[in-house]
Amino acid sequence: MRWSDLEDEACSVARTVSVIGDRWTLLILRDCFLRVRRFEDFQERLGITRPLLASRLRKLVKDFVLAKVPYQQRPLRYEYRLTEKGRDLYPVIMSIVHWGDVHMAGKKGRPLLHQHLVCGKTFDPVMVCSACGEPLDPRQVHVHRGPGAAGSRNLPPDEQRRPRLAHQR
Amino acid sequence: MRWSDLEDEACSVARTVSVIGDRWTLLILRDCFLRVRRFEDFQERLGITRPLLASRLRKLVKDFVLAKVPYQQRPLRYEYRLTEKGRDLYPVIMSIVHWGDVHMAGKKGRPLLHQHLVCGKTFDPVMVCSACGEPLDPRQVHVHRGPGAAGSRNLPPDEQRRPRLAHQR
DNA sequence: TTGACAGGTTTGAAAAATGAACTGACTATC
DNA sequence: GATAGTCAGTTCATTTTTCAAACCTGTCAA
Repeated sequence: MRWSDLEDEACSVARTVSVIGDRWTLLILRDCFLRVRRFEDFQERLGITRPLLASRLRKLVKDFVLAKVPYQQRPLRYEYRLTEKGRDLYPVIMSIVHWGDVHMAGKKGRPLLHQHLVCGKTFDPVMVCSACGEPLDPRQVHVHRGPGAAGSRNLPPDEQRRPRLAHQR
Repeated sequence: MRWSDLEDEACSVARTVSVIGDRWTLLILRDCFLRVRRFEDFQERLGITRPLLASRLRKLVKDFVLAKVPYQQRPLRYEYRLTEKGRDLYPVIMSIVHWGDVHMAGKKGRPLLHQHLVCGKTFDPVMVCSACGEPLDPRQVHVHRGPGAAGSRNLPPDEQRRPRLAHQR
């Protein structure tokens, strides 16, 4: 399977991964949420090579995650800003940051702290159920096929179980 | 910058991306949360090449995201199970799934539906503030340097602003 | 007119992914 | 007891990506 084929998969992870499933893209998006907007700034902060940065930004613009908007004329210069679609990636980035804070932080602790301007406190992001508000545990979630399910390839295996290890019976 | 250098960066996104920032790894993890555990099943469901699957599983085991446990003797066979560290990636996967559901779903709607066994309802994942419980908006969050911050490279740019476009003054 | 700045593109070498076939330990069936 | 099948990988040659350094373009300031 080629990467570009992922867009056509009947799986939301595959389709999302076709947009952001790339190490540099995730780092670029992190910087976008830190209000970095210009080519040179991304390049210097990330240490990414210029051709790769150009290609990643081009793809993010094509996918409407970033918008390329002029910030001056003469010489015409552009900056890259998150669209609403791009801003909706905030939970993805925040959950990645949080996992890194918990499991990958060095001895000195986490590199950045987040302050919620609504309540004023330093916080961690928590993922909850939209229906009851309780934090989510993967063992308390069942998955069913939705209207967009195509074939059986991406269903959970207990809905398409074929006999396994028949010789063990 | 090499990918392996990312682990040493003073940025939680970079450190996390060094573990999961790969298209196949994210798809493997999606399947792990759907209770897929065996080499052949991953290979068939994902269409990943076998050498790549082997290398990704090896890395996830090395990073303690998955554990390789025997499920039978004679012939000795192993399966891959999420560790607690791996299960903590649930918000990452769920936020990716949700973004795909909202922004990348086809005309027929989302491929999978999630049911919360605690409340019984079909739900979406929502990311909230651990302090006040309100949903997070990136514009309502300020970032400060934490104890693990090293140098200024990964700080938000407003804390290290240098003069820009001096000739425009 | 010389140099600097912002935002890229070009080019050749190095690294990674792909696809197909193969290995090895074991079992089940003819 | 020969043959086929299962599962979890590895090997190897080919194609694709990525990397690093240098180069290009338009504009401005000294």
